[in-house]
Amino acid sequence: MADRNPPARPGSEAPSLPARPTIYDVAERAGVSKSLVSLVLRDAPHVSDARRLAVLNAIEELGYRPSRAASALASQRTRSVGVLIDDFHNPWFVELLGGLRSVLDPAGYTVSVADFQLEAASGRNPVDGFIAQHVDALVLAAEPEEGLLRDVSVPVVVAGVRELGSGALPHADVVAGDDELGGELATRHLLDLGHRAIAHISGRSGPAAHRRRGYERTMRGAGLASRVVGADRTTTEAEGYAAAHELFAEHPEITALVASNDLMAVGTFAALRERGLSVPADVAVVGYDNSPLAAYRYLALTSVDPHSREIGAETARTLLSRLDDPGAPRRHALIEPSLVVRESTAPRG
Amino acid sequence: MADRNPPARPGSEAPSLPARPTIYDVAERAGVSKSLVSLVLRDAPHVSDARRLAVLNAIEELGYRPSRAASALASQRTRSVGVLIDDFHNPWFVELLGGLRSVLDPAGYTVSVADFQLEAASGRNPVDGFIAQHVDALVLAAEPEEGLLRDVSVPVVVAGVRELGSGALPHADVVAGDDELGGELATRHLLDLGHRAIAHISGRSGPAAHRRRGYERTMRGAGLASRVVGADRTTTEAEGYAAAHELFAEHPEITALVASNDLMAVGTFAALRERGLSVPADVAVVGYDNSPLAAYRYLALTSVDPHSREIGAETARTLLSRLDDPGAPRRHALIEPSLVVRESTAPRG
DNA sequence: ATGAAAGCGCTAACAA
DNA sequence: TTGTTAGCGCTTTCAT
Repeated sequence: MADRNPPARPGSEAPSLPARPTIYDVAERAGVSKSLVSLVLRDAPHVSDARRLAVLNAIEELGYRPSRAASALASQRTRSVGVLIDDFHNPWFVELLGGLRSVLDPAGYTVSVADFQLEAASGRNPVDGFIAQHVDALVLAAEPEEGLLRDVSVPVVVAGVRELGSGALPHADVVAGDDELGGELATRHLLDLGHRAIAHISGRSGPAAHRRRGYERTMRGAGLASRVVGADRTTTEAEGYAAAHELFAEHPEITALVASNDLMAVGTFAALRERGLSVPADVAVVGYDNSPLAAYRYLALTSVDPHSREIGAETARTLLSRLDDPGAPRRHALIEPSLVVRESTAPRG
Repeated sequence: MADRNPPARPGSEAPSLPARPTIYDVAERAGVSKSLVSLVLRDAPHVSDARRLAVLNAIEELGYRPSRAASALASQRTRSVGVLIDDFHNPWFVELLGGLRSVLDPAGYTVSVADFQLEAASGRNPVDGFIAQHVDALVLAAEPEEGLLRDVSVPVVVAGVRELGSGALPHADVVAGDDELGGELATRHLLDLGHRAIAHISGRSGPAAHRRRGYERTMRGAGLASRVVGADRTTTEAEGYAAAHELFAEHPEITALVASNDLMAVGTFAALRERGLSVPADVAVVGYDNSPLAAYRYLALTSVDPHSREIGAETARTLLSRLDDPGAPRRHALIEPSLVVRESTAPRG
């Protein structure tokens, strides 16, 4: 160790590495061994206060930042978790991420996120990057595609999506919103408002299927006929628009709509306006997600709040205990949603 | 090297490391040295086809993935760039990211993103994570806060924000939209439609200041008086709403509005509706960002498109040449915006 | 064209 | 409680 960091570095054309201090520098400055520094870093219990202080000071003075690469290499764990988001355009992930971090940060874990769409557009398997990065675990906030996680050997928690298509992920834990209950909440709210001719605009995603089920169950419970459209479409604004037009062309008697998400609900607004129907006077509309969209005054959309932040936090807790005990039985948690009433719903005229 | 990967690993309670193959395994299987494997990996020029093929096959058969941690440690570069987003809720970053990756991916760089708000909520300096990660460069898609990048020694490119408050980042390259031109585009469009009483709803961000300037310049050019409100507020939907109310309370003669972004524009929609004014019949409204919001049929907002994807691509190109030549003169690129006309603007009634 | 060998900065036994 | 030591998986001269 005599000639570490020699005055003039061999490859001194290195662009931007002004001799970043290492654990050796800290150790030297603090007058201790580098093991001790390592111990202080992850504050091990049996270090004398004097030494600890010396090390801490040295760290401070040198502006030392541990190298993740080195510690990952040495410890075979990165203390990082990869989060694969379905689509950055859908803002529900922001809340999810907040919840995730509220638990993972204090536990010393770093989270890195990737967008499934973006990743796929680059023509690569989105999880490849994460495994190259040696993440300790994966959170999948997206529909688990067949074979996506074939050779993934770290724990996986699926967040937000309850339906696991054809057992694609037999080993994954799942934390999701109780979408069926959410569908029920939305429908019951309209029922309570006196509506009877309530239709549902659905989509082909897993969550959409559960929401639909909640709607259907509730209608049946009230002795009413279900009317569902769009169960085979994507859950976009455009499809919501198209679905509403179809619905009202055939069934002008409808007075209320449950949409599978806020985006579709906004789509219905446009169709309704074009048909000369006003919200909520002629038609009441409920969305799902309680996204920022729903809160805009111009839309003021009554919406089911899945409590995404809580889903994130619970996902993180699940992850941590899975990491703690890889052999524990698979967990499947459901977070209870609630309804946020705004101005898009009113008693039946 | 005799006993690497012994049959039973010492700490064989390791959760999830089923002997991930290393470069040694590949070398052995291909019957070459690990140096050769390394050469093949970043396809060096002088490797015989036979060997190369053998190595490639071994890699394939073993399912080998290089360890980023190890290569980062050995090479002192991660081939990764950190992107600091202002706020994940603002979807403009998605396009930016797409553009960034379209040039960074082929160049072999990995991008990792963080959200400034989220990061700050955790009470840590958002760039700390990046520097611990050893990113080779930083993209700042946010207002550069004072002192944020104090001890950052890697190249920084500021994306999208043109105004650098009090020289906070004297060394950073900048790639931004030409917001002043955008403001002009919006205003000119309304002028062309015959509007004369055109007001502007602004905010206190850097981009907002430029957009405002474009508006003012254009009004002045037309011999008209400017009317600006909200230059000291945040650029949110709520502020757009409040600003529109104030504006029309005092100046009911206004027939057109230029908003500093789409969010504020949506805010004005609500205020206008409350005042019994309809869009575009009574008041024409132009937004900025051409966000997904603007495209919703129910809003159909005419908006200035900053071409965020192109901003991202140009940012990446700037980054790459900066990495290539750290000493090159600072670059400052402006991307030209365009106007997307929808239904929120119409000729003056 | 290919291989040997010396680290990169850190962790984790083990010794002391 | 603290120091010694042997790697982690890869890159990179330098030989050959």
